[in-house]
Amino acid sequence: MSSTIKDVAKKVGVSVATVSRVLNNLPGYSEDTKRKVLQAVEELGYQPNAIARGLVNKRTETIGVLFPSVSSSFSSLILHGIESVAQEHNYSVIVCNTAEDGKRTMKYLQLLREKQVDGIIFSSGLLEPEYNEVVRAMNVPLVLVATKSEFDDVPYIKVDDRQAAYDAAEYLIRRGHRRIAMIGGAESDRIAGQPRYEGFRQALRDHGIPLREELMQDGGFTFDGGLRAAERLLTAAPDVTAVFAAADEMAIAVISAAAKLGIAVPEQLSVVGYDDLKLAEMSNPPLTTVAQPLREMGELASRKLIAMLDSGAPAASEILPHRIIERQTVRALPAPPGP
Amino acid sequence: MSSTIKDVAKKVGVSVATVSRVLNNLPGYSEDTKRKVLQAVEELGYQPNAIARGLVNKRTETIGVLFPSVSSSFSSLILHGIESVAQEHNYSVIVCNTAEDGKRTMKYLQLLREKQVDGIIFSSGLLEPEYNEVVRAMNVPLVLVATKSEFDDVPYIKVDDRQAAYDAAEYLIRRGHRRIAMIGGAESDRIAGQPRYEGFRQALRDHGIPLREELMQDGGFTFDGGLRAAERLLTAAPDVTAVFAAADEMAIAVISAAAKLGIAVPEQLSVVGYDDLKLAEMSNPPLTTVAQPLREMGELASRKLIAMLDSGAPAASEILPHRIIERQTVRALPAPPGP
DNA sequence: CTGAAAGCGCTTACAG
DNA sequence: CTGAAAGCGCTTACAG
Repeated sequence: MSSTIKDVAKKVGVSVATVSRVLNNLPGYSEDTKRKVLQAVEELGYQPNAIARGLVNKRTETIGVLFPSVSSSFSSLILHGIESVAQEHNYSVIVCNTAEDGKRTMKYLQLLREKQVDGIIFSSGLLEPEYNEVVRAMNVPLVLVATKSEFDDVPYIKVDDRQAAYDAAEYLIRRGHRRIAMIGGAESDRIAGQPRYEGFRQALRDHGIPLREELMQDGGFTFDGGLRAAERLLTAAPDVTAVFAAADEMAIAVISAAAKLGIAVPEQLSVVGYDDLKLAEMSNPPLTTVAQPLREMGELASRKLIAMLDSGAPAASEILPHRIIERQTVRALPAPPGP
Repeated sequence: MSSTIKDVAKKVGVSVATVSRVLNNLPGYSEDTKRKVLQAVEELGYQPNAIARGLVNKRTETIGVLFPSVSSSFSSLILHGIESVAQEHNYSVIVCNTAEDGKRTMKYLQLLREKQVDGIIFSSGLLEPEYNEVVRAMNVPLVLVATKSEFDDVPYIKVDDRQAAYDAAEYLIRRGHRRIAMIGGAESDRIAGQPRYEGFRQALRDHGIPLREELMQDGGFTFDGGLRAAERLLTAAPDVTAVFAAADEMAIAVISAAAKLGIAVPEQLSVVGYDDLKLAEMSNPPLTTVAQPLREMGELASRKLIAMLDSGAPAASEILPHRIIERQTVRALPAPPGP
C-alpha cells in the first residue's frame, strides 16, 4: 500500500532515525543524505502517518468543537472562524453537534477523549459542571466562545450581552421611542437570556421609562418562537412603536408578523435585531441590528486555544466589541409636544 | 496521567490481551474475569486510546468533509446531515473549508491523508481530476454530495438540476407567465450553472415561448451578485413578470432589488427560488422555491460512505427528488384574451 | 480460558 | 553524522 518511513530508509540505505530527522528538520545528517532522503520521499510519494506520530508525540493536532446546532448561521460563522485559523496552524477540527442534549454532549466528550484531541472549543451553550469535569479529566485546554461559565479557569470569548442590549434599547429611546417591547430568550438562560433583558430594563430605567413586563416576551431564539411572540405582542399591545429582538431570526420574525398584521416596518413599527447574520442584510427591509463579530470570535477562540497548546499557559477571557449596524428598520419618531 | 490498558491488566492480574478481548467483546474469558476487568476499567476511569487502536487497525473512524464555504446555510445543512449519521455510527467528522481554492483543497487532502481518515465526502464544487487522483492514491472511498463528476466510479448524491429548473420554469408558465427571466450561476459551471439554464430554456421551448437570452443573467450564486443581476434585469427589461433565481439567496436579492425599485412582489413580479433554505421561509414575503433535501442529502452521503467502509463494495449514485414549495412570491396571471 | 510476543509507523534518548 | 533499540497503547495470531 502506501510506503512508510521504513521504505524510504531502505531505499536510501540509512536508518529510519535519520529519515525521521530530516523530515522533522532536526540536526544530525549531511547535506548529501538529506538530499537523498528527500528524493526518495518524492519518488515513493511518501506521506508521514500522523496517527503513528500522534501516538508517540501525544499530540494529534486536532481540536474538537461543540455546537448546540451546527446548521445555524450563528454557529456556522463561528465554525468558519475556528476552522480558518486552525488550518493555518495545521490543526484539524472535528465538529460535534450536541443538539443541546446532555447525553449527547457527554458521549461526544468521551469520543473526543478517545480520539485524543489536543483541545476543545465549546460554543454558545451552558457549560454544565459535568462537562467541565470530563474536560478537566482529559487534561486538555478548553475555551468557550459566545458563552461563559462559572468556572473562572476556563477562558471565554464573547460580547458584553448586557451592554449590547442596553445599547440597542438606548438606540431606540434616542430616536423617540418610549413604548418599546423586547423579545428575548428564556429569563432563566443566564448567558443569552437574562443579561439582555437586564440591559434592556436598565436602559429604560436610566431614561425614566416605566417598565412594562408584559412587553417582554420569550421567543426562544428561533424564528418560529419569535413569530409567536411577535404575534402575541403586536395584538396585545398595538401601541408599541418599537421592538428589540435579541436575535436576528426573531427580529425577522417580528417583520413577518408585522407584515401579516398589516403593520408597516419601519413606518409604524421599528425593529432592531441582534447578531448581524447575513440574514440581516438580506432582510426586507434590511435589518438594523447589534452586530457580534461571530467569525472573529471563532478565530480568536481558535488562536487562543492553539496558544495555550503551544505555551501550556492559561489564557485570559476577552470581551469583544459589539456595534449597532444601521439599516432600514428603525424610524426616528417626531419629537413629542413640549411641556 | 490517564490510565492505559496495562494499568487495568495489572490491577486485575491478567494480561493486556484479555483486557483487550473483553473490551472488544471478543470471545475468550470467563464471566468472572470479565466482571473484574469491567470493574477495574470503571475504577480507573480507563478510556481506550483511539489513536493507538487506529494505528493497528488501520481505521480511524473519522471522515473528512470538504466544503467550498462552511459558513453558508447551504453547506451547514449538508454538514448537519453528515454529522448526524456519522455520530450515530461513532465516526468523527473533520471539516475542511476549501474556499474553492485549488491549493488549499490539495493541502487539505494531504492533511486528511496524513490523518488517515477512512473516507472523504466532497461537497458542492467541481471535483478536479487532480483531487480525484490524490484521493485515489489514498485508497479511501469518496462520495460526492450536491455535485457530480466525470469519474463514474465515484458516487454522488444530488438532485436533478436540469429537471428542477425545468419544473420551476413550467410552474411559472402554468400560472400564465411568459416574460420570464432567470438568474443563475456561471454558464461555464457544469454542475449548478449550465444544467439549470438548460432546463429553464427547455421548459420555455416546450411551451412555445421564444427565448430571450438577455433575460438570463449570472448572479454568481450570491446575494450580492444576485442583487446586481436583478437590478440590471429589472431596469433593462421592466416588462418581465417573473424571475426564477437558481438559489434562494439570489431570489431574496431579487425581492430586495424589486423593493428598491418600487416593484411589488408578487403583485407586479413573481419570484421563485432554489434550495429551500430556512431563509426562504423567513423571507418577506415568504419565498416560493424549489426544495432540495440538503440535510437528507448529507445524511445519505454519510450513510453511503459508511456502507462502503463496512462492505468494501462500491456504491451507486442517487438522484433525490426535489419539489416546489409554494409560498407567497408567485402570482397567477389572469388568462390572456382568447384569439 | 489465557498469556507472551510481534507488530502498527513513528520519535527519541543513547551510544558511538 | 549515524544507527540500534526502546517505547507510544493498542490488537491479534499463535501456542498452550
